Amino acid sequence: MKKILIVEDEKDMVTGLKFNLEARDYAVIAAYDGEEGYQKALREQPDLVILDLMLPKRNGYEVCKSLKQEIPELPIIILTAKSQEAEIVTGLELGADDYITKPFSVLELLARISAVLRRTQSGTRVPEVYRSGDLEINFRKYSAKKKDKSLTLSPREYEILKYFIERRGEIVSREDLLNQVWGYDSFPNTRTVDAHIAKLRQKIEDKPEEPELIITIHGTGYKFLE
Amino acid sequence: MKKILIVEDEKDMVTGLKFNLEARDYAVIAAYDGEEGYQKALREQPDLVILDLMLPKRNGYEVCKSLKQEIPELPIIILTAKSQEAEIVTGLELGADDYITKPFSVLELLARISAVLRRTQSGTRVPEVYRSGDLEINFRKYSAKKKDKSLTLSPREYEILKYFIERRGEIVSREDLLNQVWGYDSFPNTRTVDAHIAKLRQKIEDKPEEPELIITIHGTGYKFLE
DNA sequence: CATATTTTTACATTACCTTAACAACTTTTC
DNA sequence: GAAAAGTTGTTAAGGTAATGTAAAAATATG
Repeated sequence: MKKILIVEDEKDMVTGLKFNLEARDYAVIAAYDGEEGYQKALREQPDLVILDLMLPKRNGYEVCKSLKQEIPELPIIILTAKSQEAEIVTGLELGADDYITKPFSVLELLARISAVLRRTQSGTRVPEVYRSGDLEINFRKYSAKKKDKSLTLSPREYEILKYFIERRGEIVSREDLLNQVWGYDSFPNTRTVDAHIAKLRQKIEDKPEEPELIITIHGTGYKFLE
Repeated sequence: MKKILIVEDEKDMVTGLKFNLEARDYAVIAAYDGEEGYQKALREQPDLVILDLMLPKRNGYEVCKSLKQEIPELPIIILTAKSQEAEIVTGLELGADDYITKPFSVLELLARISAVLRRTQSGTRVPEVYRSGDLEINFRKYSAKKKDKSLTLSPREYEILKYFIERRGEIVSREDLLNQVWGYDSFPNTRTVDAHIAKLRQKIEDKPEEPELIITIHGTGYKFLE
């Protein structure tokens, strides 16, 4: 589970964000001024920091700059009021990964968070062309081959595969897939995932009835091997 | 490793961009006014230039124009303040490959950079005469043949084909086509593209109803094969 | 003004996604 | 170990959005 640190002095904002993020299965910790934020980022090792620019004690710029010096790979999303847009540039100059202006939609923030996490986290970036055994998938050209025969995959199938390959070897729940591939704003039921997995298996497995690439973890989800 | 030249007079901005780009494994050099930028672009042979429009000594337009004359294939991304959006068109007319308005997210800029680099790197030049199977297109004489029978293509059809052939094997979205073939300053709707594709297919495909040259990628765009 | 070309529109068609239904399989319970 | 409960595999049907297509409207060309 990913840990997110919110550095923000408006308590209501923290409460709201915390509620939403925890609902999406993030572990959330908060700090209410710049100094506390800086300390907590170092001590608690969050996976991502959401940082307001206007803060007591040490302002957001300073915190951002210091943090990037201490932990360059720690992703930071800057939160700022609309009127301060000019200041964003400065924030980005200091090494922030993305920004979002208040008022913002929770969905948008969630999208940015997962985009930033995907980029920076899981070291296994998906290569442009993924090859394994007799399977070859080109995510840029949207083309795929199995034993030199070309496959026709739908956009969603490419996205599912991409997500699996990002997390190869790890267990991926149906909810993960729905959230990350489908997005937080659409709510199909989890059986939809199964239906897609079935189709995918028929396309990429040697024997779909005994899958070797997409393995079922009963009661939990799926796992992509290789 | 790709070399990027930043031409920008705000030192903080340069520092921030440099920090972020170097973190992503680009080699970064900087110039702080138009004249210096122009000189460095010629001397240092970067793979891409990020160019602010507001510059001392020589403004961005001038630099862009001159550079495109000297090194037409050098990709340029224009950086501009939001209020100057009208000026973007001018920039694009002068040969810039893309633009981004301040304030921007680093992720967005990175995405543009790699998109532009990919476009220009893989720049498989379009030959004067393109032949494939029983299709032959002469882009200089504006003539075309299919199985030795001559075809009548309209100017726009030639341009679309040229663009497809430049990017054969790659996915081309309707927006790409509108931007690159029609230009950034005209705004027909995306269905116009479909209409042209339909006509093209009827002219160049053996069986227009089962196209083998211009393939549809559902939800994404088209792909030209061979 | 006549013609060719481009764009839009409207309707037909297709691909894809989702769901539902039932079969097969796992795990739990007794 | 058998039955029950829960999960997953699988397929087909229906809905929806994207695309194909032809013809009309608009625009450009000479």
